[in-house]
Amino acid sequence: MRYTDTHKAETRRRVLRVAARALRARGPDGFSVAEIMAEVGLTHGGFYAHFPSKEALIAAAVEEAFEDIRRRHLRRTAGKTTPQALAAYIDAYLSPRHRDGLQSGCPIAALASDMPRQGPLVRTAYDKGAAGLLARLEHWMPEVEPLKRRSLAASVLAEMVGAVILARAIDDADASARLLADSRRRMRARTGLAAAQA
Amino acid sequence: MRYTDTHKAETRRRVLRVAARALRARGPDGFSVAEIMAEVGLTHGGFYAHFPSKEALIAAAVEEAFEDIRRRHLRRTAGKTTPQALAAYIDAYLSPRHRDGLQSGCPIAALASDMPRQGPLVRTAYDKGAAGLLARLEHWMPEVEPLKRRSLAASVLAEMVGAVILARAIDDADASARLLADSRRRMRARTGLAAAQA
DNA sequence: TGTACATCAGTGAACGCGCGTTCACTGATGTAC
DNA sequence: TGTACATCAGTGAACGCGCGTTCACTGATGTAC
Repeated sequence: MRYTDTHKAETRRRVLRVAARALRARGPDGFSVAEIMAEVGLTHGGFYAHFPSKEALIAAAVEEAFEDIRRRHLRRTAGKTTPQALAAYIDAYLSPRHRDGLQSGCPIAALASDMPRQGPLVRTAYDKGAAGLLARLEHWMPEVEPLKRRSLAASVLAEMVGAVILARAIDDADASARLLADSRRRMRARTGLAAAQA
Repeated sequence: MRYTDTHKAETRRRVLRVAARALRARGPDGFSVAEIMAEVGLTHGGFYAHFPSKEALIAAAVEEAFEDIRRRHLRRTAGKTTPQALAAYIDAYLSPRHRDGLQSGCPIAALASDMPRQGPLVRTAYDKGAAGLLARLEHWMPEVEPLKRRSLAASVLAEMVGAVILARAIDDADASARLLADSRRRMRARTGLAAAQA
């Protein structure tokens, strides 16, 4: 073979990474197969050696996006205690940086209103990713009673997702920043953390 | 003229109403001009006598959707007190009916993650609608201090939007129902209302 | 009162474009003998 | 050691389709004279 053993798998990964960013930034209908391949440095014809369809790419890109933010969070919280990790998560989630960085942000917030319009392949991937994220969040909650723990985690996620989505959707910069700051304060309080610094 | 004086304006309204439903149900890229016109009972060629472009239709349909839910809420709460109206709003927003009825539901929740991808025309319409809704919500809040009042209203909206969007996005029916019920209870508590019945 | 003309919402064919997908081909390298 | 063949990631032209948009036309009715 004129390529390394791992060459094809590496190409697939590069396609996936580019797609996971485009998907979050522009939505499922906002990018074309040809665009993704061009950004990877290939021509569109080669795409079907890696994925059976655009829908399959989207589903895989959803998984990749969830993996991406999981890695990102792990890197940011290595060696920290549970409350510290939770605080870091909340602060990062409700930061202007996250609001403005759609392409590398949480896929739940980026794709939420696209989901009712997607096929089963994509929905399943999203569901799995969301369930995983929720399970992690649950582990960080101060509640001890399991049912309440789960409910608190779901509620915290709902409010953070809503705040980021609204902050992204509205044009008024002041209102957007206030929404995030208020939400950050409230989330810290509800999860038993000290008030946010700054 | 072979048509009534108001005929053209009426046709425009019918197009708008159909579009406002399709937009919420399937998103800006999820419907075509021809589909809308066919549903109204006309051919696609006539569309441009009413709107200069599909984008203009989308922007107008966003306005129409906000008007739609405002009328709906007014109808539901005629003659009620402020706390009763607020309770009705919260209960309706976080109901399975609203979760499942995208096409006639709140455009904020239906279109939130589409907004970062839209042009200025559509974004402006969304912004205006959201600001109006927020102002109404603010009036119903128990807080007296204006700044806190505004912040509470924004936070309540964020959490409700997040809860509905998540409830729509996930496939697990139990988790979805629980999310809505928990959220309803919390929203009532945060806005100084008695616990929800049932 | 009757005839010619103007009006205008709506029709339907056509255009150009972008997109997802297919497919015959390329060309570099490994393998068989 | 050299030659013929197999492999396979990637190329690029082509196809079919749906969509937004344009435009010459229709046909019913009102208006001018």
